[in-house]
Amino acid sequence: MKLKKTFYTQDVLIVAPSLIGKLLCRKLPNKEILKYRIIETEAYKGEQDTACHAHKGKTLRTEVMYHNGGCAYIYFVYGMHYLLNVVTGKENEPQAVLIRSVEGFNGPAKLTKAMQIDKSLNGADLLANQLWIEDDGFIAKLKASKRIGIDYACDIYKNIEWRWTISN
DNA sequence: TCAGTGATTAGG
DNA sequence: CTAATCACTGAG
Repeated sequence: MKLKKTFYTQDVLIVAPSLIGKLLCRKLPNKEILKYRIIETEAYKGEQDTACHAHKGKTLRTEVMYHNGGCAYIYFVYGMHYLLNVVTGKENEPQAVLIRSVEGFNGPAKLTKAMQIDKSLNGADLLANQLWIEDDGFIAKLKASKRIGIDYACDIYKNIEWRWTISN
């Protein structure tokens, strides 16, 4: 069953681990539907989190993170890769879950490429029919660890264990 | 280890 | 306008 609005408006530290084992679903422009199980996520929480894009305040790029939970935050990095995030929490609480990998594709940029996710889906409603997440009852065993690729953050946020992987 | 690649951002 | 930076990947 498709995840509802009330799921996404919870705090990112609840949503990020809960997304492990869920199905990321995408309807392609040619109507084909793809579903992949999420196996790795990371939480980015608020302006105080120095690893979070929103830590310098609201800009054109981070504006979507300030929305009410339940939409997609997609951005372009390193001149070639799109990354997919799920916006969580309430309005004006900049939070998002980075979907780092799904079953079959290890790496956040590989899954966006495989699922044809790009900037046109930035801000997309996850309750609509282009991009959404389903719960099929799968129970995942979780493992927490440090987030990847955020050396620029301060020690506290660099070392905090806000990355979750599956350990079934 | 390191280059590729271009949007985004702060600063003049 | 300029220049630095970057939540990555793949090749060596």
